[in-house]
Amino acid sequence: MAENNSNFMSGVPELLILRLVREKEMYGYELVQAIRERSRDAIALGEGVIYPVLHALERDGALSSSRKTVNGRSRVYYALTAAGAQRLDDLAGNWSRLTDAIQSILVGVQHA
Amino acid sequence: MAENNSNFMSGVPELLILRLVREKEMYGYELVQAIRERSRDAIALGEGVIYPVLHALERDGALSSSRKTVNGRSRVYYALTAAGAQRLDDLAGNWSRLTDAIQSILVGVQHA
DNA sequence: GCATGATACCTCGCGTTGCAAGGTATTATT
DNA sequence: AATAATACCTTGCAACGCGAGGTATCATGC
Repeated sequence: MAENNSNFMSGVPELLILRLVREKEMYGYELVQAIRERSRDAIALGEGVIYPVLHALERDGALSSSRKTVNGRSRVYYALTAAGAQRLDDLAGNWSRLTDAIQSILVGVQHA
Repeated sequence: MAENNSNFMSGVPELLILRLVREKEMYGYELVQAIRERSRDAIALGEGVIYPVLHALERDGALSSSRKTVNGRSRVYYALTAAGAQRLDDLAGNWSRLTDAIQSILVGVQHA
């Protein structure tokens, strides 16, 4: 009964967060802006998306958090764990397979 | 209050259906299998997804339907309308922009 | 000194959506 | 006669994304 549900298109915010955090520790507010900037405004995930995902990823052991004060600003930095790296690989693989499949339908490739 | 909501990742079943129907008239049961086959089992949308989407697309004027009997089988064939072709172009464009944006984050492209 | 805006965190509640599950009917196969 | 395949359909749930709102701190402008 505790199976992995979720629909076939979900999990992209999770994927993006894990990928960004892989490069360096980041905090929520920073991730919101990083996603917006790196996607040139094509993707604009708000805090209502980011924070809950961060909490879930930490709960699942994919991220670890540490509160730090920088420039008089208190921030919660998240770092990728080994389990998180594994999860990132899985999600990236799924995403790649999914987009390939969709692409092959969109371009009308010859279907054996 | 009757605005267009929906989240940034949705609408892929719609896109796939419109794209397939563009090539030739198709019926629901056929679409279920076509998506499964053309995606080599990467995407398996069931009838619980396909039929409601077909009804919505027809209601919105993107598809037109006609009941036909072929080989003693009664089927509801759907054809793309001009409005549907427009909608397909829009969705395909959005999808392309979205996947490009995600890809640029995943590969860690240099961000100005 | 006070207001405004940026930074930084958080949660509640809603609407869509995808989907499994169930249901009907007809035709083909065994 | 029974089973499987074809073909249509709807109901109800869960999860996800997200807007909206709330708190607090710090910097800036007037």
